[in-house]
Amino acid sequence: MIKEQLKQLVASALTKLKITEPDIVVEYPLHSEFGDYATNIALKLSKTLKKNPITLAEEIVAAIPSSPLIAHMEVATPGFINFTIHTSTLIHYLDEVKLKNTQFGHTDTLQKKKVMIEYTDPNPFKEFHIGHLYSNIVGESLARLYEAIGAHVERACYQGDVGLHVAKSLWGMNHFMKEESVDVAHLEALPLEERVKFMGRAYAYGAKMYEENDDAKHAMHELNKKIYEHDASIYDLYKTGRTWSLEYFNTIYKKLGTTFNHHFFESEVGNEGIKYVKENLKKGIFKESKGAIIFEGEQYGLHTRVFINSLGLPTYEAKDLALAPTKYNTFAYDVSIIVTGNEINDYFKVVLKALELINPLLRAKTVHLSHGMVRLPEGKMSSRSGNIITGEWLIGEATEKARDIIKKTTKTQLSSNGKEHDHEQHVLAEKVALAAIRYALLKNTIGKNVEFDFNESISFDGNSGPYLQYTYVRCMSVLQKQISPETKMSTYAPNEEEIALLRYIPKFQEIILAAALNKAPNLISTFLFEFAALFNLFYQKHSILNTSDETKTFRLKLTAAVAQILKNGLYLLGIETVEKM
RNA sequence: GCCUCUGUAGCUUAAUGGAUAAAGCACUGGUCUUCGGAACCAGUAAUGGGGGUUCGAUUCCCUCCAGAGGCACCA
Repeated sequence: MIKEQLKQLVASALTKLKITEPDIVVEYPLHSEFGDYATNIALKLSKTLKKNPITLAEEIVAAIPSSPLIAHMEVATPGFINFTIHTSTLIHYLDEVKLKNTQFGHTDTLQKKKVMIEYTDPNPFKEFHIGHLYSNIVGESLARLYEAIGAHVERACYQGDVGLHVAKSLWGMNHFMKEESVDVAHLEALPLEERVKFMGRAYAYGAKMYEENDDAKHAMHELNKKIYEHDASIYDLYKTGRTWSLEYFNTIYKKLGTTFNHHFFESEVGNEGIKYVKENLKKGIFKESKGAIIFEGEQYGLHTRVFINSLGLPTYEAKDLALAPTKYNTFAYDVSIIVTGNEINDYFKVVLKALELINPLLRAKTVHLSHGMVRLPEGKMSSRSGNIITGEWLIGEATEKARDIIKKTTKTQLSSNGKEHDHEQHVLAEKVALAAIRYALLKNTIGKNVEFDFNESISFDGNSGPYLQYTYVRCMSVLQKQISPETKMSTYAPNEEEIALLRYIPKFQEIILAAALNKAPNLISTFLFEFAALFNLFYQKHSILNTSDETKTFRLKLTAAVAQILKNGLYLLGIETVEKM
């Protein structure tokens, strides 16, 4: 990596000057007239060394060993050292990218380290809402980023198939079945989608009655206990509803292109959770209070939470606690990342504190990464009030919008016609729609809340997923007319727009590394957008095919490199490229 | 009430303590005898208020204001 090589050059210069500084930062300057890379090392050191930063920078520049990498070095006020990379070095990278090199940009930085990523985590008996979609998109991108830097990643999904929400839903199902005189067989005959809607409605009603009616609330507590105990009076309905939900979720995962290595269920870790908590009750980590077993977080600046309730049932806390060793036993991870919404940040701090006291080693391997909540303009999204956006609704709306645009685009020619054509168009529209949705969520910093408005948020032009797909299509369209030659470039003097593109190529690898280590997919989005914009500018100003042979060779190679980097980069965001759109 | 997070152009957002705060949308004006116009170029416009630390603060600290989330027997 150029960045690393520059760091080493600076390091050797410092050694020569007898300066020790372990932390050398090489960054990308804000403006291209400041060169390709820059370091603030002289500014940092000037205070401790009591030297004028400019003088110091000049000394460092003089001490940097000569390298074929660097074309030009410059000291700029207030004391930056700017590096300009040799164009021949940049051109050399063109031969590395090549079309179909899906590995370009990857490194083995993590050397097969085992990383488990838990994400999506929808709850059976409830809807798959936009928050789950967000979690899925973030988690999948993270998984791909870690794979790109050499980790062995396993994907996990943790689903809440027991707990009070299930009792609420089952109570509601019983209520509606009675009221509407339908039985399970009746429901079974309905399409999956209808059955899931029925459960969603049941949950909303159960949750409402739980708040409003004490008898109903009591009945749900009883039902909850029965579910845990596999009581015959409810178990069949429970099993059936659970199966419907899981089937439904599978159709969504398929659409989203996520394949989980592990499915964990709350029902599987409940008993383990109780055991775990009770063992540690004796050690004084937990405390009995009002018939429940609690963890007092106040002594650590947190708050108290119930791990086993007064009915003797494990809460989410106990189950989450037991989940860590359960995961570890199936996959002995080095790092365990859990992706959730940020509304449970404080909750998670408590659980992780308890885990730290019980199993500090596992705690040290665990990272909680929270994404922001998706907020609707009208206010909070809540499955209790029914004021929610489901993942499917969003994908459906976006697909319709994409299809409208495709229909207007005269250039789009699909290979088939008739019914097959409709299908092909739908598949294409869905890919574009998913690109728009994914990009909209991943272009921002993870962790901040997202204000969601369909027309504003799901964009198809400008800084958007479809814009990147479109740029790829443009490249491929050119390359379809004439393939990129294998000949190596030796002497070619690139123009301004070409240099701008060239300098982004070695950056790609560096950005992937930074994005993975910082768990920041938005670095990839920003990089790809800037890169694609540079290509479109180049494309606008210069002809690729109508030029001299040498120039054409270079430009075809450049176009192939751009296409491949866009493809590889979009993959990291979970976005598929298309050949036509 | 207590704890946590967030306040950047009209809107949605970028910016490992660094240089002239970067984009998209919207608006205004422009490009093109299209290698695919979901394109390209230009213009207007911003760090919530007040202190502090620092050579340097959108970034760190304090305070005020505004919004969001959370505060035992939900997940």
